[in-house]
Amino acid sequence: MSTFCKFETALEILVGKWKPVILLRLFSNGTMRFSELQKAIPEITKKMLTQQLRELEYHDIVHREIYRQIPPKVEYSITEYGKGMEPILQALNDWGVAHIEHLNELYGPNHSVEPHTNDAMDE
Amino acid sequence: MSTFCKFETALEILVGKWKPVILLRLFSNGTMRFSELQKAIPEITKKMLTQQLRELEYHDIVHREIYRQIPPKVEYSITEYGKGMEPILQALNDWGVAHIEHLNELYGPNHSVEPHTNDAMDE
DNA sequence: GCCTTAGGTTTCTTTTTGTATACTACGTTT
DNA sequence: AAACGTAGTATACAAAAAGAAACCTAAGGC
Repeated sequence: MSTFCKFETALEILVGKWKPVILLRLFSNGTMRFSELQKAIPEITKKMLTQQLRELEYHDIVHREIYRQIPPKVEYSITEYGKGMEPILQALNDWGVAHIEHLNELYGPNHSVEPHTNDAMDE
Repeated sequence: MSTFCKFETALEILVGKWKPVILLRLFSNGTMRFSELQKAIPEITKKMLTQQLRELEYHDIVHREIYRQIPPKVEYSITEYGKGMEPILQALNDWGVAHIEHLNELYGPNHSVEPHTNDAMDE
């Protein structure tokens, strides 16, 4: 009854506009401070960065190390457990790359990734 | 430069509150008509079901077969290309199941999947 | 000549997400 | 004594996604 039924749980960890790019940075850079993440992802707001990091921390994907200093210093890194996600992230990535290719074949090289919604169709 | 950078594309296809459950139904039931999907997922509205199916169709994951009858009949099924997603869906699912297990170990069996937001804390 | 059916579409409201800006704490530098 | 720097929180607001409900179509049955 419940085989093949809980990938929604997995997705919850990946969704949100920012989690993929945060994970990407942490996976490739190792340990990063809050401000380094901000610099690496300039479009993100503090609120969003904090919020997403807290969720990833709750899920034991990232570790938050606080240094009690003034000015404060907090470092984020992927946990050992979190590293176990890498293969699946890689698989998703590979599939994504291949899928863009597939969409190119279907719709030509200058398509949008999103289907058109019924607004904004040449008016 | 662009290795490990496009799993966002893959995620776009899976995200949305309903796509996982729609895909699940189609993968396990094979061909289904619109109304069968509605019955199988009673909480979904027609609008959402239509919208999500259109997006999956655009991405060549589901096929839409229209029978020109009155009353109308429309059948949905996973495309050959779409079937290529099964391993990755299975992998996500397996990870999700294991992750729930992991959360149980961390927080005990009666936790919520979501971290608490700062509202509604026992007040 | 009205009702039913299937597969939608349209319009409106609510909820969820995201953005922008300000403020805090506290030791160090100017 | 005022300004700076870090890692946030708080508040207000805008935008996007989701939901609810009504409407549409066209053929066949009553």
